[in-house]
Amino acid sequence: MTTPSTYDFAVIEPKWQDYWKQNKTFKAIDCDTTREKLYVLDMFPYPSGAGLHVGHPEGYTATDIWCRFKRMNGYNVLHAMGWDAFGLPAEQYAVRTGTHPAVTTAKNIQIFKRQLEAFGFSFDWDREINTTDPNYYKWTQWIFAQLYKKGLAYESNEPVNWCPELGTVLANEEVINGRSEVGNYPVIRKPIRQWVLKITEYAQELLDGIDDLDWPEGTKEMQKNWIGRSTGAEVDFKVANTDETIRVYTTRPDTLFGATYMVLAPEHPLVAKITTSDRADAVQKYIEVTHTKSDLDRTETKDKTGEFTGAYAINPVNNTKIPIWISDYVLISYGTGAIMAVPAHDTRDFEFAKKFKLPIICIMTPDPKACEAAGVNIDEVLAGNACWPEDGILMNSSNEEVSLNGLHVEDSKKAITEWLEKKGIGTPTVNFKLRDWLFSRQRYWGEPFPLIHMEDGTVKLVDESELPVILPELENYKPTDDGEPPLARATEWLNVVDPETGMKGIRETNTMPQWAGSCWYYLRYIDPHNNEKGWDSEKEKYWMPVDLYVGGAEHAVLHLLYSRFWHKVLYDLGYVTHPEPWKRLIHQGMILGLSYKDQRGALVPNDLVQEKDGKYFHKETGEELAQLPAKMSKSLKNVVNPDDIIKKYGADAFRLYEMFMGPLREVKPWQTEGVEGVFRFLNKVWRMIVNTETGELVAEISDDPITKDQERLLHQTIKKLTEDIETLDFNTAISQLMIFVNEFSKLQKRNRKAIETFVLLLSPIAPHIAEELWQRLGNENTLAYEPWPKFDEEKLKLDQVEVLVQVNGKPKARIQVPAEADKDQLIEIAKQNPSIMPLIDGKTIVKEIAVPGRLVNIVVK
RNA sequence: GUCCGAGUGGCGGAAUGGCAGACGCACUAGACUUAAAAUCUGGCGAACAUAGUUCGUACGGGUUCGAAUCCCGUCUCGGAUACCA
Repeated sequence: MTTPSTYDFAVIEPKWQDYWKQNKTFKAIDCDTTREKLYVLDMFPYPSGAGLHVGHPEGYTATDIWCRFKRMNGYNVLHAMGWDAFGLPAEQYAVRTGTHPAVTTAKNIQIFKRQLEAFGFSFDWDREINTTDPNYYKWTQWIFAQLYKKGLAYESNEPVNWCPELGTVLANEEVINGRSEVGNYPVIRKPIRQWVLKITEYAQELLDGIDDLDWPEGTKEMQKNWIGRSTGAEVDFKVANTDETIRVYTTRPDTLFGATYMVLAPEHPLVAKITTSDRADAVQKYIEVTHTKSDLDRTETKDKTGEFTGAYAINPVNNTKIPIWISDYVLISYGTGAIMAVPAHDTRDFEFAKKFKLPIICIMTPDPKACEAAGVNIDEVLAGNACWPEDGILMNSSNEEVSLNGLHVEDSKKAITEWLEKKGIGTPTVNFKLRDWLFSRQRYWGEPFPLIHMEDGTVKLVDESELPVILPELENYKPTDDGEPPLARATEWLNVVDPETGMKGIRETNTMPQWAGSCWYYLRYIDPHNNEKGWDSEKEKYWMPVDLYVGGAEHAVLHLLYSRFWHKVLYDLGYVTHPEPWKRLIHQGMILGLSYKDQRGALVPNDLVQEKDGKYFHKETGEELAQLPAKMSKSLKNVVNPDDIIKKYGADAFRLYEMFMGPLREVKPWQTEGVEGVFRFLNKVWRMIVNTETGELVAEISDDPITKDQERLLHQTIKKLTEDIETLDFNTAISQLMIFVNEFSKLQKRNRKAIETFVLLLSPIAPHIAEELWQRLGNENTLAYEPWPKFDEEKLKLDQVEVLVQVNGKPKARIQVPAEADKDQLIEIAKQNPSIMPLIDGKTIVKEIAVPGRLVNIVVK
């Protein structure tokens, strides 16, 4: 191999990637008790055919820098990569072309791996995992078996979006206005047998666990809202002239006296029973219309619809007869599927009552101030012409046994709930928005369930010794004509005979959703080649929990919640030692592309834009366009391919740029010119150390002692890098490296020790160039485990510091003072300053403020 | 609609109660060069009466000696969510 004299990343980068691979430099050592462990996790990618985009390496670079930094600080770091490789695109490709999804997947993984390796990430590649590998999904099936045995999996007929023309089930986002997005065919709601996981059984635990997590507050809030715990009461209402009782759920039992009607979900089981004959036709028609709508349609149209059933309920607090309606704004899946409507104090009920001219009775005097702040007229509320859903003082709310009058909402809730309980017609109740998890898909490319439907109607779990249940080969990946999943075509695989009893059975033909494999992958990295267990418990104890998890905010709820659920189950079963899998979580911000819009605000694809004198014009219409950041997309032609950038500037420049462009957590627009800037910086670093004519070290490298100013800059740089890398503030860390290079490049004598220290500081961020320079500086081993430089506070101190002097808050002078000068001394020096004296002379000094090392402010009158 | 986040030069951003604009990009002047590139040095928020002064961190108010930063209200953009009684 030639040793280049100029900064030739195309030679240097493969050289060191090869070195790390050959020497297994980044091998994580299991159960090494001599060092502190650190488990750093990235969200593993779905290996799509499009290859890596610039968003992937953002989070991966951040964790890589952190890992390299922590290794130099003595940690035993576990950092690995794998493939979340089950999923729809490979299957759809298979349906179109007949190519087996495993073939497509293997090809895509190869591309992804080559791309990731080109970044020089310090993964322990010996721990690579793949969710579609039978040795991996064996344990996904095993975990399902544990859930099943614990009674957390059940079969249910769940309504799904069924498209008869396409013969398939569609996801909610694939259905638009009741028709399929592809082909515009009608879609109906059809109950299909599904496997469902009882995540609701863990709702409270999942909620309780959130508070102690070091996660972004917004994400924690989103999980809390998703779980959606509410407290209230269930109340029984008798149906007039029948023996039927309808139970409603309300969070506002205090408003019982204001209930003027009742609403049932159209699917409520009592609807048919209580509907009067004269209303039957209308009610039946309404139910049919509701059924053709998807959940999305039902919630999108805010305009309230409904029908009167003809029946009446008796309000138990005052024996008033109130009409019973049905409407799709009441959901069968939440609470009891029935509500009492209090239009005066609930906005949805108010809208409904207005539309159908139902009575509105105000039973609460709002706080006038709160009312005004909300822009609501208090008299309108009292007259029943406006809705007030907030706090207030109750009125018109009493019967012979209980009175809420004069009480606030909270106290009223307590009082009325106690009364309801005593009468045996109500109970305090907790409800969750969280629904059980629909866990099966009618697809081919997913984990088969380890389940057999036996002849006698029972379901048998496949014995652990027979796992994995391997996905069978198929010719045709489409669902069958009668709507069975593709696996129903695998006739040989399908039929089994129980070896013990001789009973026949049919395997489950649904497969697991893509979430399954990603629910526990962080446990497999710990022990990826174990054939006896999913993971060894000693290793689990050593490595878990994950210390830092970095990934996109789009997974804030689903993946992160599902995975926490599985982990809690495994914890309860004693397979893991911590109740939560990830201690600290960070979301990297999205990287946007540059795009252009015309005067009407329509986006114009980048290939139709031309630049002229710093302005942008439409190639065809000539209209001037405005530049703006927009999501990268094929249609806008603004996708940046990392391969192109690495080819032109190298991986170190790419890494440096993505970390320098702004704070990790923020959304940032990609600007290729910015890469040029950091590339220039790397060249400058190279020239600071290597003579580009000879390839030898530059003559300026010196063993002479360092000056005090240089030493201060060095220690400032160590301090800044140490602190900023710890907190993942890479953009400011890099700017400090630039300041160092700008100064040291000017020096005729560049102290060898200082230069070596700089190379170590640069190494986590730009590891290839750093290794190369480290070697050229005469070191034999990789710098990956060199001790991280330490800074000395004493060496950061200045003898003299500049302090700003303000008069009445306006900057007036800058003075040099001894660094240790205290407040009184500062004020004294400031007052004697020639440009300050005339400003305060003859005036009354009202106040004197001094902040040592920063400023003095003299307030005069 | 609700919840969360963000608004600072031509651009990415820095400063989270103490000199607004570090560092970088773009632009610009100069040096080197036959020339260009690269490199080096300088300039680069706005206005004006230009060795200076005033204004300036989305907008309006407030707290403070002092606010980009804290508080109240408004607007705009981005993300999430969707009638959960």
